[in-house]
Amino acid sequence: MSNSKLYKGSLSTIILKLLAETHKMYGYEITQKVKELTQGELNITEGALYPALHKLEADGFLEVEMQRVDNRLRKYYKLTQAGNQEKVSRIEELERFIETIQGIVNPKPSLG
Amino acid sequence: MSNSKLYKGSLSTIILKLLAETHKMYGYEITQKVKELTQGELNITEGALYPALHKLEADGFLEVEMQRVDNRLRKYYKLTQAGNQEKVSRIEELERFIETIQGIVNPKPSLG
DNA sequence: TTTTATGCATAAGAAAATTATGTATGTTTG
DNA sequence: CAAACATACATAATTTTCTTATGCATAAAA
Repeated sequence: MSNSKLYKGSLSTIILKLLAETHKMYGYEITQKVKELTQGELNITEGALYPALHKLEADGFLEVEMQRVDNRLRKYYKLTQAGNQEKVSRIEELERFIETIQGIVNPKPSLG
Repeated sequence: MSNSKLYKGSLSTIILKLLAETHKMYGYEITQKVKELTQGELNITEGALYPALHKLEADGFLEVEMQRVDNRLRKYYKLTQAGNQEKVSRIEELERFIETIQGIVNPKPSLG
């Protein structure tokens, strides 16, 4: 990734989310999409991306379809049914995390 | 910590933030404060907390003051001037991270 | 008297990145 | 035309940052 250490742990959630929207993506496409969505803030490195994809596949959350385009090989990934479930709970977890963090960084003053 | 892997990287930012508010805290107090602020969502483990405090101190962001209370030793930490600067930039980074993540999870549809 | 709470600390191991490297094809640019 | 850059995959070594386990010590509660 880039910049900060904060991204640790959120990569596979991001992958699941993107695949839920776009149905079918290949690795390189994911890196470009993330770069675009974050205006260059988040750059997924290959060393992070590919192992993450392989793990999600091994866990049964993604399935693969090879395709040759312009004499270049692409590995398209899409969500399995289990992957879609996982996406839901990961997104919930991520949103709960953000609320939790904001409860620390931006605490509501108690009424007492 | 607890639950998710998402907390990775945010611990020292949390420590700096709490010390900026409370001026002076000891380790155990920090764990309790975080538990309270997050309604039990985030439980900092000692194995994460103490090394993090030591690193912040080694980096010159915290200074220590020992105190014996009820025959128990406490190590009070407070921000140095550098620590206060660091806190500002870490909080900014954390908020930028949250915005970035939300740009992925909750993308604004393009006008095109 | 055993457990729980307070209070510190460190070592072993796991998880998830970064950095570096490798392979291969295609396009752009000097 | 050669070098650099982009596309597309992959893995190994290393680093960072946790969790889990353990250790020491005092005090209160069960």
